[in-house]
Amino acid sequence: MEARSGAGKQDGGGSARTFTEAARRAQIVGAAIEVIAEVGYTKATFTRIAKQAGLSSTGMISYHFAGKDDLMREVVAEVFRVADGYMIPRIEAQTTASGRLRAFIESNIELLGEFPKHLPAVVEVLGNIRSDDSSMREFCAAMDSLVDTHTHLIREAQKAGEFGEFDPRVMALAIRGAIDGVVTRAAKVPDFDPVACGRELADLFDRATRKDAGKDTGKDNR
Amino acid sequence: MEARSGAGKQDGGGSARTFTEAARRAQIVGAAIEVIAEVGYTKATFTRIAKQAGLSSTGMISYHFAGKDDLMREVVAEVFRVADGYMIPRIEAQTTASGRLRAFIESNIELLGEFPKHLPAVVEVLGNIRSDDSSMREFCAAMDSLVDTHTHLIREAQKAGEFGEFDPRVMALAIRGAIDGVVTRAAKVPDFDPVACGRELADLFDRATRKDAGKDTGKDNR
Amino acid sequence: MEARSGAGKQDGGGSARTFTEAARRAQIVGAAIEVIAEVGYTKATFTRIAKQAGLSSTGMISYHFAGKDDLMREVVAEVFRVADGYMIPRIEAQTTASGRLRAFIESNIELLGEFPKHLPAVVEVLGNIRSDDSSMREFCAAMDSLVDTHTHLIREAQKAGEFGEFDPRVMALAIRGAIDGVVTRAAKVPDFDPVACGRELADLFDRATRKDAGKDTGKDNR
Amino acid sequence: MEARSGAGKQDGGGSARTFTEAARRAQIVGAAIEVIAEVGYTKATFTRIAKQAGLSSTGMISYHFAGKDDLMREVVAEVFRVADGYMIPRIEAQTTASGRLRAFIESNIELLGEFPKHLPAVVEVLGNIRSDDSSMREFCAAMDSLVDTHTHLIREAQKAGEFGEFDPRVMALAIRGAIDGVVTRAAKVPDFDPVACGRELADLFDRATRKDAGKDTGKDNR
DNA sequence: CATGAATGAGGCTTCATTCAT
DNA sequence: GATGAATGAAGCCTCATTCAT
Repeated sequence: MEARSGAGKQDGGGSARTFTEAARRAQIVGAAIEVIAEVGYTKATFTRIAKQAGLSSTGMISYHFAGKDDLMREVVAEVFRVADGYMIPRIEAQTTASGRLRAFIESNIELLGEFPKHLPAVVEVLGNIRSDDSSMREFCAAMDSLVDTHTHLIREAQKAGEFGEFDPRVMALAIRGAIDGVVTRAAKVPDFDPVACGRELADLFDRATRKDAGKDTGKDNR
Repeated sequence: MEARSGAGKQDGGGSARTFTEAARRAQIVGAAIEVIAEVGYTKATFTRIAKQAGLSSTGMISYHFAGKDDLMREVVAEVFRVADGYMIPRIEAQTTASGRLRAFIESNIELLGEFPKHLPAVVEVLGNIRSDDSSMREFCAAMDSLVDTHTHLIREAQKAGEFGEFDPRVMALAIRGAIDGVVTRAAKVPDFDPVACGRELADLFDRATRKDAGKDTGKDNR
Repeated sequence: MEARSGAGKQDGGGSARTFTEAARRAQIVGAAIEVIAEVGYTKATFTRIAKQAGLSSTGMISYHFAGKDDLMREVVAEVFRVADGYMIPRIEAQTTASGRLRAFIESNIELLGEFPKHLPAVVEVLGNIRSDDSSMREFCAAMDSLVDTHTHLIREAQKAGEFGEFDPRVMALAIRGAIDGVVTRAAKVPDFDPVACGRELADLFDRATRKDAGKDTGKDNR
Repeated sequence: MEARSGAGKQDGGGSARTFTEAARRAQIVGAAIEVIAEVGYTKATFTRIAKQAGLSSTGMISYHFAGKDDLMREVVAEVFRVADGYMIPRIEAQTTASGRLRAFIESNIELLGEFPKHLPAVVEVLGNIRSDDSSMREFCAAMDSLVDTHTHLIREAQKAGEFGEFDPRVMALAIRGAIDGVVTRAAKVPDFDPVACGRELADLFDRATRKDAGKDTGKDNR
């Protein structure tokens, strides 16, 4: 889960990025995250984002970003950057597969406490992008490879005897989907507790992946 | 999971819905489902939907539906209608809570075999609708109440001793999210097997909800 | 010099063109010709063209044409169509190369009498297009092949002994350029007489291409 | 064909033009010539010109020129300055009207060898300017007067018995147009030979203006 | 009922120009 | 003098919607 740096500002020469420019870009990306999380991808127009950022016109956004795709790329990259910074240390501190899985889920959900708009925004963006959108292909590939990575890690844990027997791909998809579901739906209730919710979700998948979960897996109720 | 009938055609007189009219509406809704599943909510314009339906103009759609929101409502309602018809008998055939949960998950995923576009379309629509979209208010409320219903059923099963101890709300969200994740991502792989995948997912949540899942829930890695 | 039919209206199905639609397109193309001839290619915006055509918005133009390139293609095609209709019969009525050359030049200039805006418009368009504009490549190629055709005809006339010795390519370019020059500059003077001007220009190139034009071609003044 | 000095930098005080300022202006004008010749008038934006000039921002251009018109005026003036320096000595070295005409045409085309971008650029600019562009009024008048001057010289040569009988205005326009045509089209072929081409074109107009060009001017095909 | 042309709002983008630093 | 960020006016285009036929 590395951060992928975006392109931006049709860079035909070797113009380095100024400090001020970087600040403006960050400001716009931040405004975009807010707006996307609040009104959804479809209605997150440059007009709305500009207003949120306190800019006078949409031209400003086009001035700093090569296009809407570019801005969206930066939005995703920024969220990944933040998420990486928060999650990776917590994950790497674990030595067991189940520990890492729990750290992954919990730290991901906990992010909603510090950055309530980041994950909802990225779920919106990634849910509204098609892999045939040319400029977004890289991101879709990155997302897919992330699921692939999880699938691989799960499979390793199974071989090592840490996890039980189940389809690692479905498990990876379920984890991803469950997190997204919580991010999208639960985050907007008033008394949402990220820590408790993360622990619950981690518990859930801990039970679902555990090795000694009994031998009669659902044979009785079909 | 009942079907909610849509509004459609500003009914100012006493005009009942004719057969032709109903057929046209069904045709348009079907085309909309196809298009939404294929190109996504954002790009599912009236033009594209009309083309898919073999209609010569978008005026036809506006004539039969009060607006885009109305059409989308009908899309969701239609998918629910189909899903209800397929899922409810299978769920009600079960007598245990875990049996019903399994039937719910499996029959839901199996729908992808018979109606590959229906669920992806509804996920797209529901992911792109806000509760503050005026006419969508009561619709989103219905969606939320669905999760509430599941939450309630889970809680009952816990009281009855069928399920273990966990937050029923998080579980409901996780189930919903995991299914959506599988629907969205797995539906586009070529060799997708709905039955096998549904069983895997049902197994997963069976383990996650089971009562005797061991008592040492991940205490070692926190 | 055949007319090339344009594309227009993103035609993904088999939708034939309606009579009304064809009329609107013709109206818009006519307005575009007027505007381009009057204010030049650069300032011939959709807004101006719509106003000239009596349309309420620029959206109307985009509705009937796939884009600005498409409209420009139609403009050129329309002018070619008119020019072909007028010029080809007059050219083909001639049996000698010099007769055809004269008929070509005269009929071309005479067009300014009946359609004063057509040729200036097309000169504007073709002068503001680059061959790397993708969608205009075909037209540039057509223009180039037109000069090539002239070059070829001149060469044949030379072989047949009808024309004197000179570089046919330069001659073709000079004819093209001279006509364009007259079209652009002379057409806007009030007392412009197309017939007389055409005859003068034809005389000029008749002298320039004639076989027995003396043997000491400019050797004395270099 | 005299150079007309441009306006530039709203001069409200008594500030003379410094050396640095002049150098900057020349640098920008040179870059503009390159860009215009390469991408055409329409796409020759300040951004592109600034990049070509190695400038970091377009503000630099606006600072040194009163506006785009002003820059374009300077571009034309600069090309005229160069052209005058090259052509005038060669023209004045001739004593006959036909010699001067030949020298004019040949030296003009030969300029393409030394300054391949200058003439194409000026043709682009002059083709995209209207006399009603406010600040361009007197500039276009100067251009017209140039053709008038040629017309006048031709008429004098006719009175002196050096040239045959023909409409001097049409001849002047044809020469101008033919040169522009060669400049525009021939300049982009790889193996273009300016000297040979100029001689050919001069030969052409030598034959067209000569006195004893035979008396039966195309009487057979009218 | 159906058609398809017309509308008008709104979206993204580009551009010349201005201004604080 | 120079820089580069900001501005605001157009420009082209798409879309849902309306309306005469």
